[in-house]
Order: sequence, then structure tokens, then C-alpha cells
Amino acid sequence: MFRGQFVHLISKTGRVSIPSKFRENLKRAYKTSKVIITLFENCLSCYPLPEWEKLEKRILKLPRFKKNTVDFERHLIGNANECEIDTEGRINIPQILRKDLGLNKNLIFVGLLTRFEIWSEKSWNVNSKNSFKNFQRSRDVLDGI
Amino acid sequence: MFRGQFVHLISKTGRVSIPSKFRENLKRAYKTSKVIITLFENCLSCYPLPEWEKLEKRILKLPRFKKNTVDFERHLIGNANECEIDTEGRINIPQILRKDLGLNKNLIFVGLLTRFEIWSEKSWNVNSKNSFKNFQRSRDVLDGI
DNA sequence: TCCATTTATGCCAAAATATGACAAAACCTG
DNA sequence: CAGGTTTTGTCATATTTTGGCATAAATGGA
Repeated sequence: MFRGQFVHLISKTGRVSIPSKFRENLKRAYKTSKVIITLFENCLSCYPLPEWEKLEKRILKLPRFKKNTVDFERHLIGNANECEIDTEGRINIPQILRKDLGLNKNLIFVGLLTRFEIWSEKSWNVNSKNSFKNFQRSRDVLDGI
Repeated sequence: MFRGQFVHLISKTGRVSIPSKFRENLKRAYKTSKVIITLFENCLSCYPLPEWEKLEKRILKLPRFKKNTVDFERHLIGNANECEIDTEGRINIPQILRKDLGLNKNLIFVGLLTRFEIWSEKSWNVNSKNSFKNFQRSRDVLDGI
């Protein structure tokens, strides 16, 4: 499971190292060094390749000419990139995603069990305030499960 | 699978290079360097030849004199062009299609699993706003599948 | 049918970008 | 604080994308 929060520096060329705990989990639980990163709200959502492929299988069952499906794919698949983790544990984040999100200095990695997120420090700070408020409102979400 | 988004420049003569990740997928998954490109909404829809042939087989099963079928064929088949990818990974986009869509500078390539799309930068920007809204509305499209 | 003009193709090389390898710096952990 | 691990920086190399030019093919008009 991916857990916790880490700050890493992204290079001018768009390289950033994945937290070692995340890498370890990728290897142990998913036996892969490939992740799919895609745009989600104001951050990058990162899936271990096997998790992602499950998602794709479901998408392939949809009526693929329908407007809704096409738009859904354009967004979710159209922003998805397969990244191979290199020998020093880094990935390259494609320019287009970097630009969209303003990723240039400190990136925040946030573990979310079966996936993790990458934020620019700035939008993380803005957003975490909101999600804290939201957390306060939704703290009982688990009760009854 | 085709995934992600890439910006490539089209030359005055209508040549543009296919993103290398797409080419790789064409070779690996489809063992072909031929794609069929056709008009779809405001963009070009591009199919690996084997995928296209599957589509044609399905079309042949339709009631071929029905108005809907004829219209569908006129549009989808009537605009279809077979393109061979050259040694530097480029294709030539026929003039008619270029003119119809105003393809002249930056083209956006968008992966959609079994096919990909080519947009002019301008119409992509317009359209992706809409499709994002649609994505927001249809993000539950997968629930229950 | 032939020629002139346009359009497409093949090939080479420059520019931009991504990748690999190595080593220095920062950091945990005991 | 010592020793190992993790993260970051740098440089060299490989790959990808683009531009240019020469040739080939197609098109259209007389």
C-alpha cells in the first residue's frame, strides 16, 4: 500500500525520483517498475501498471463511439503516460503534464493505498487546506462499514 | 495501447511524425506500419490497419441500404485514407483532410487505447474544455462494469 | 499525348529531447 | 557519528523530431 507524504525535487529535464517506499511497494505488491501517470483534478494520479490495466479492460467494454465514452477516454487516456522507473529510481514526467500543472521545483508525493499522487508544492498547499476542511466534514465516512 | 498526448509540427507539405510511443505500439501490438486515418467530429481518427479491418467487418453486417448506414459509411469510409509510415516515422496527411480541419502548425495527438486522434491545436483547446466538462459529468461511467 | 506544375516520397543531417551511467550530496538508522 | 541507502547533479550517449533538398509520381491543360 502507498502511504505517506514525500517532497522531491524535479530536474530541469523533468526527472524526479519516486520515494523509495513507493518503489518498494511497486516491486513487492505489483512486481513492476512501470507506472501510469495521468491528469486528475490539479495533480497527477499514478497507478501501478497492473492496476491501470484493470481500468483499461473496463473501458474497452464501453460503447466506444458514444460521445460520453469518447470524452471520458480523451481525458483519462489522453493524459495517461507509461513511465518506466530507471536504475536510480527516477521517472521522466512528460513536458505537457509538467506545463499543465506547473511542476518545476518541489513536488509532493502523496500515498493513497492503491495509487499515489504528485502535486506541485503550491497547489498542494492550497488544496490540502480544502481537503482538511472536507476531512472534518466527512470523518464519519467509514462508520457503518 | 495508445495513451497520452503529444504535440507535433506539421510541415508545409503535410508531413508529420507519429509519436514514437504510438509507432512502437503499432509495431508491437499490431505488427504494422499502416494506419487508416479518417474524419471524425473535428479531428482525424487513426486506426492501426488490423483494428480498422475489424471495424469494416462490423460495418458489412449492417443493413447496407438503410439511410443511417449509408450516411455512416459515406462519412467514415468515404474519408478514410491508408497511410504508410516512412523511415523517419512520418505520414503524409492528404490535403483534403488538412484543409477540412485547418491542420497547419501544431497538431495534437491523443491516444485512445485502440486508436488515436489528431487535432489542430486550436480545435483541441476548444474541444478539450467541453470534453473535460463531459468527463466530470460522466466519471461514473465505469461504475457497475 | 506531352509538357508544365503541383504534390508526394526518400534520404540525409541538424536540433531537440530523453535515457543511462557515474559520482557527489543528503539522509536515515542503529 | 559511521555506514549504508536514497536523492540529486552532471555529463555522455542514444533516440526522436524537424528541416531541407533532390527526385519521383501524379495531375491538369493544351
